[in-house]
Amino acid sequence: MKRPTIADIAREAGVSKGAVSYALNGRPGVSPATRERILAVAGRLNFHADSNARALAGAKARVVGLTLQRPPSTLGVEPFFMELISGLELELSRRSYALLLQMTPGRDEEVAFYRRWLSEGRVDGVLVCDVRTGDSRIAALEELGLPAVVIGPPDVSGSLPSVWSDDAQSMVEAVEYLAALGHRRIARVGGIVEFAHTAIRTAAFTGVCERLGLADAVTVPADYSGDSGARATRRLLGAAHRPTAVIYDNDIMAVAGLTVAHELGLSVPGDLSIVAWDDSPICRLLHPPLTALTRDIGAYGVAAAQLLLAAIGGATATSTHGAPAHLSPRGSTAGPPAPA
Amino acid sequence: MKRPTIADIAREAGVSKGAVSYALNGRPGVSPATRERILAVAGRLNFHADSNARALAGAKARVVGLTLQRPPSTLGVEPFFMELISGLELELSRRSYALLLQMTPGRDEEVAFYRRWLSEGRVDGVLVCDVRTGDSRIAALEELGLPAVVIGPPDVSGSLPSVWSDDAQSMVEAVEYLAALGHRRIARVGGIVEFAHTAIRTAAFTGVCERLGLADAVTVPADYSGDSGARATRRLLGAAHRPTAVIYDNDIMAVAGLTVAHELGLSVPGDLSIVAWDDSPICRLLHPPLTALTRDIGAYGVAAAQLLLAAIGGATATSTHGAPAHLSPRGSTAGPPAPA
DNA sequence: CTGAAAGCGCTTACAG
DNA sequence: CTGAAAGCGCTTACAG
Repeated sequence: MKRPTIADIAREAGVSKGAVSYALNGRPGVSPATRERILAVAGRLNFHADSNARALAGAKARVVGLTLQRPPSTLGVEPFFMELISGLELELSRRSYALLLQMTPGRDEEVAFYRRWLSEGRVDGVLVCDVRTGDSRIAALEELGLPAVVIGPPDVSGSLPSVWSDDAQSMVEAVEYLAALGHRRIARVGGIVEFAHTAIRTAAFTGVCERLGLADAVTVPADYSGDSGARATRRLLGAAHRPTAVIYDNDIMAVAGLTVAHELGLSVPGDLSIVAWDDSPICRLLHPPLTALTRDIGAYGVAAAQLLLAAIGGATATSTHGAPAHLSPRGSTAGPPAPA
Repeated sequence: MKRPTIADIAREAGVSKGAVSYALNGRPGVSPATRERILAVAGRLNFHADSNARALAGAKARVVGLTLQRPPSTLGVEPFFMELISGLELELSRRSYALLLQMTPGRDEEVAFYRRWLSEGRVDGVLVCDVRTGDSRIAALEELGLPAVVIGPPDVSGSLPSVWSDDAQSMVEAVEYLAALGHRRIARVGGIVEFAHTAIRTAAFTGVCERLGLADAVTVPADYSGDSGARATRRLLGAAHRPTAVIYDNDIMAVAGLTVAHELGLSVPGDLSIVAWDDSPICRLLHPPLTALTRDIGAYGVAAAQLLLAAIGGATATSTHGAPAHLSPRGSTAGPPAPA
């Protein structure tokens, strides 16, 4: 059978097409009895309105877009994005929205997709990840007037609503924990320097170490890849006054750090304590299991989808704070080695 | 400025809307000079045709759909899907197609989305993953007449074209390699039993072990999660005649297996050799780095997208064989321990 | 509360 | 090679 249209339903229910549209969209203009009859027919025919016709006639497309930069192969390894997408879809599906996913080589191409999606009428709004300070995408979106939500710190999201949590607070928790264990030389292997949340973490790390009077609180920049994490770790552990604890900005680099420590004959946590930001199943599987900063990334996705749908609906959405990552102490952290 | 339409372009170029459409779509019916003038105007206005109007008027929607079952948290950890999606998008973007991503609780819901997408005119075709023997989605898609490509073994893809490689050959390579090192007791921790490719691997494993006269060639079923891999490994290593080598159906379970071996005081590869199917950055980061069966998953994505676009274009696409996974020997494999 | 009609922005036969 | 027109399947004022 051909795909049924509202005309078919109107005929079967003995009403006009307009009435069918009102009934289907839950609008006033049809009596309860008529509405019920129409919905019954639509249900029996398993009717779904053509989304192209709907969007063309002025309704929403019911699609939101997500662009992701294809980085040097770290994307597939970090669970972050898949967990985020899971959360997004949980909320989007509930509201009958679909997700358009687009990988791009860089930020300029992301903006080009925003423009194109808007011109093509493909999406009602977009989600923005991996925000940098002065990110060109924010201004472009503000100018385009395309509803958008930033998944990142509010201070770089301009007038766009954002979803993020207080990374500074989590960093303080991690450093204070290590200090309480007795560590005095704590280092950090950081994420991509340009990302706004990296700057926040770095500032918090430096600040708390100063407050606690910890010297040598150095941050070595890296790019989330295992190789970069390994390189940074070798550099730290090869120094004269090597740190007794290292905090990594993602789990992949922490895994690499653990391996480098083993290579160098250092025991973890006996000679070196390790903390990973962003917990993942891998952290729990290692030997020793990694102490990690755990957060519910799926919940970010749910919150971001809610904000975006609200913005699409015309509400002035306000930024949301998720629960900050909290420390999950495991076997990779202990007191520092006794002074030789 | 309002979004320009073909009417605007027609006016500026001094032609009819029909001519603009023909020019934009590279169809005959306009002279080269006119075409060039039209394209120049469209380019200057940064024009992109409204995809809803285009689809409604009978052209393609230029969207393909991918449904992924949300499994017990393994999705985020396995790089497989992100790499697959990267490959898909590489080809789709090249052809101006977008990807609609939908996570679902189960296969029945996947079929419901296929039906709905078709009714709504949202997608021109879909991609199918994680195929089981007698998978209900295949028959449903054949009946719906929605163009589709299976990413899985051809023998379970019905009349749909498929993209997969010869897992049996790769399994033989791995077992023969271990046998050549001297191993006589090789076990396997398998993936989800219902998946078609799991059955193929199991049959190949059993077959080659029989051919080589290896006894105790048992496959312990698991579900790709680290926990299940750890449990299966404990069971294998706790047995009277424990294996000297284990092949894991994914990298997460192999990592868990490595940790269990360490827990039990077994050295890898001294006491136990480990092989992981599906290489990932994590495999290279561990200590020892894991010997793995490596394949180019992104290439599967490219091939699948090509097949699907061909099918959407009306061609009778034929299944494609990707390069089989090949063994990357690393530190986790060596000869078996000398008999006590 | 309901019906008839215009219009969204395209594509595509159909005449010239 | 070009123009005028119908039609895709909806939504939404606008009359009754």
